[in-house]
Amino acid sequence: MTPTSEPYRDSSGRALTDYPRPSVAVDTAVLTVTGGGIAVVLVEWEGEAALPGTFLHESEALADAVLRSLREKAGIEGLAPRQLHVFDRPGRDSRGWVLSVAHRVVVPERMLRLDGAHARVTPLAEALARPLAYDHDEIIRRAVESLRSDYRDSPDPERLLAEPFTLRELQQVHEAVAGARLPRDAFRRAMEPRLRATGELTSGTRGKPARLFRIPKASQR
Amino acid sequence: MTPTSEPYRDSSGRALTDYPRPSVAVDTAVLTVTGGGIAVVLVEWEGEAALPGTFLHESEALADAVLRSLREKAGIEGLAPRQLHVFDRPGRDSRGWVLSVAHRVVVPERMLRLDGAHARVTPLAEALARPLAYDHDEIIRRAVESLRSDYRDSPDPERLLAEPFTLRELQQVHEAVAGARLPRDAFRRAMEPRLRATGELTSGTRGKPARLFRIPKASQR
DNA sequence: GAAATAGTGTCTGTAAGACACTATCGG
DNA sequence: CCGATAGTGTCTTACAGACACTATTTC
Repeated sequence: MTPTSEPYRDSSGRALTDYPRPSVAVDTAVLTVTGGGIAVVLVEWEGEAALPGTFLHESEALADAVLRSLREKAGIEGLAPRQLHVFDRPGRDSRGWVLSVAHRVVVPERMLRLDGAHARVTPLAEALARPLAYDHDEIIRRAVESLRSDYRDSPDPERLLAEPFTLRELQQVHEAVAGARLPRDAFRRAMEPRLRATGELTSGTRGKPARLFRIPKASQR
Repeated sequence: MTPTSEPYRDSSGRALTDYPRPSVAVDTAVLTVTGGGIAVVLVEWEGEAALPGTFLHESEALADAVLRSLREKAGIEGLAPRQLHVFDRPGRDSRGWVLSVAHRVVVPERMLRLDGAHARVTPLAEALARPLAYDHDEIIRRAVESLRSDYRDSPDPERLLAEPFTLRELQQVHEAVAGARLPRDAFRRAMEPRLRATGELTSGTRGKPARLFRIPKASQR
């Protein structure tokens, strides 16, 4: 417990660690699109459904704690967590003074490798219908709202779709995220200028072959 | 140091306080409109310009810490802090492991009672041009972006203007927030349906007397 | 040929900006 | 009357939704 360098002292001669500090947790809504709708990863925690989370380790960045908890609980790698909100209501955690920093992560279904039986991909409506630990339903609602906002005016910003894809496939992903049907022609007109055609066509499908597209870097955001 | 009730123990028999925890600070961008533009309150802190902030006290809510710091440093009361972001980069604070939760507060200029000489209302451009402590320029940018977004489609949501007001006065506030001129007729058409006319007119002013308006509760958001 | 899907053209209603005009005050 | 500000009407343009039509494949 010997400090490596002389620690900071305030005007009362006390270090920061002499004052009370909260425990800081991260809780993450892992969202994906499956079966025509949004789904969220739930884990079992003390008999209740909950979002995967963990306590922040020493000098660890919040995003790193999120990635660590997902690696341990769901075998997920290489994502970009987005901060949503800090939940700080005193008494929200019976274990003590705990702040929770809510995060959102979006992952294509094909990248999900849920190892344990205690992590399940749950459709959005079902997840919100059941009792969840802490403020986790509120976290899910914020995560979904943020995802829908991102998909409102940009083609597949979270890369849920494998490239190359047809406009129909893109529209189906956007409809799953929005939770609503979108007008086909307006969708095409809005999205096509922001895509790059590969020049190739689908084949073996029913109906007229469709052009294949990729998302150019310039359209990323 | 006697616990009032039996404390929580995890599976290793350790309490939450046996693990390392960060210090948590709040830093607040106090925004107002003055002289036709946005301004922000800066304080002097260790010879540098900075946003007012403080460390979170035990079992205190973040919003309460914000209000406490503003009461102490700027004599401001009765506001609604909005959370913006958690800054967590390890090493950002030389004093140790410190997370900072950035907040935004909006206050009418007439409500600002800056007591000490160490708190100053600084125009936005000037504030961003000078070197600021920590991530405080980033906090100001996020605060301004969030304020502009709020004013985009709602009449004076932060009540910067004293009621009743004329449409011209409302437009001037919105132009100050946006940092740009707005078309007069389009502005009136967009805002008037969301206001309630008092039936009274201005008098003693140059030109045709203007109708006075209030913001109905239904239009609050 | 029928069904299905891709792709395009056209019409219409809405909303915003541009512009101009009328209305009513102080000086 | 003149200048200034308030308030309104109209025209144009852009865009989104609705709708319909053509094109090209599989079965």
